[in-house]
Amino acid sequence: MSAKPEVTMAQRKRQLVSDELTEAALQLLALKGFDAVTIDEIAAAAGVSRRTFFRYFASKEDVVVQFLTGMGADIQAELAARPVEEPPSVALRHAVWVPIAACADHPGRALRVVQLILRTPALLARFLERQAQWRDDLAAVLGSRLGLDPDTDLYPRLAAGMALSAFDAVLQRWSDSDGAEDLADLTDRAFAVIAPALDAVEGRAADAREPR
Amino acid sequence: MSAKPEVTMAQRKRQLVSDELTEAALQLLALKGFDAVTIDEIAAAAGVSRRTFFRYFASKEDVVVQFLTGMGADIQAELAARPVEEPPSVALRHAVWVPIAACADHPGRALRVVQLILRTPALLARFLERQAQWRDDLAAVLGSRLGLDPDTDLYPRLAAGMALSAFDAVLQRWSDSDGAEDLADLTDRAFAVIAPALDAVEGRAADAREPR
DNA sequence: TCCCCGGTGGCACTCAGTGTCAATAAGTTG
DNA sequence: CAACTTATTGACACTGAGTGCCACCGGGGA
Repeated sequence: MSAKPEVTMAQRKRQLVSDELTEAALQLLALKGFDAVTIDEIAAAAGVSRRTFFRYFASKEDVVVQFLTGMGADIQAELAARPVEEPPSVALRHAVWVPIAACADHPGRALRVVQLILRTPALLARFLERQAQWRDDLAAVLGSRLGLDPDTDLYPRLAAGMALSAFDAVLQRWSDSDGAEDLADLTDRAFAVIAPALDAVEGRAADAREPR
Repeated sequence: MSAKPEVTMAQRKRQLVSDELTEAALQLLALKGFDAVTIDEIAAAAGVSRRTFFRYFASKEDVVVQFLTGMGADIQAELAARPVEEPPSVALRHAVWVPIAACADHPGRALRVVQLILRTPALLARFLERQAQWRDDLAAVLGSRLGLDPDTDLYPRLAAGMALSAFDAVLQRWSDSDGAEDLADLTDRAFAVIAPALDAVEGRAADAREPR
């Protein structure tokens, strides 16, 4: 009514079309499999033209990638928000828990999407590429938390990599068990395994830093 | 002359065409960038038809993927060949060292390929997808070495993931430094970071295994 | 009212990837 | 030597991905 939010009215139709497309795509992909769905089908199901699909997504894979992109920012934000006195293993566990908690909140829908991604080579590849970006971002945050330069010390990148390995292992087990295993329990157990390396501060300075 | 090797004469023409194609592709890709090279160009440079290219490789990406595929088997074989009494951190370091040593042997060529892969999103994605397969294979070998079931214990998969994170970090640093950093030194430092988790046998049984 | 502008659909084009078929070369058997 | 078999290849056709271009529509402001 009053004061225009300045990002108003017309923009939300755009968001609506995007949601429509994402919904239609995820529905069809999970149902028929990645290769069996054409972009014409997705566009038709969302009620737009094929050309319009490409104004929102760069490719069929991109629908899923965009669905995941927000996660990286969330993990990074959570890590940055954790108190600096928290040991890396605890801070990283909380950070990685953010997207996992999102899965735990919508088990049905999330499980279908996770299984689609993990079982479709093209999507798995894109998912892992995304994670490589997350790893770099997390390494930067970790570096500033600990006062280490990610371009000099190997620790930040490796710690981020270990945390994401744990993330992958959890999702893998959850997917393979069709959602039967408990996400919180899996996460705790996975981080228990990697924690000795994440928190081995005494060894870090001597072993991982450039000698001299 | 005598005894036909049974994998004879005609087969090596096939190998020759494959090599020709791989060579032409890597040359063009490194020179012009991934997207700027069409398959017609590659085929023409190798002196065959476009259709023939697809009889050897499933896609442009597949040229690089096949170039990498052997590595996974090599890592796995080396891990299986390490003495069982060797701690996981040492055995995994030797296993991961195999492909890194190959890079160290041909620094010029290897660096060009590594940089091409790490800097081309589509190739990075495929590379990481390959690694996911390596991770599963290494987890299986690790499991049998330690008498752990990879479908019950999280440790084998996580240990393999950590080792491959180290592998990635080493390649990344090597690539970013244009080959200036020493591969052996990087590898040792990376494994020094993750070793505390790989060798924390005492904590493993209590923390990572299914409770009870 | 007229104009400007973001979003859209339609069209045409390049390139990736696949199936099919006919021609060729090489190796085999009589 | 001739007929036959098998593998490899080039040529053609076709579907689908992805992109550039342009004309069209609807709303908001001068």
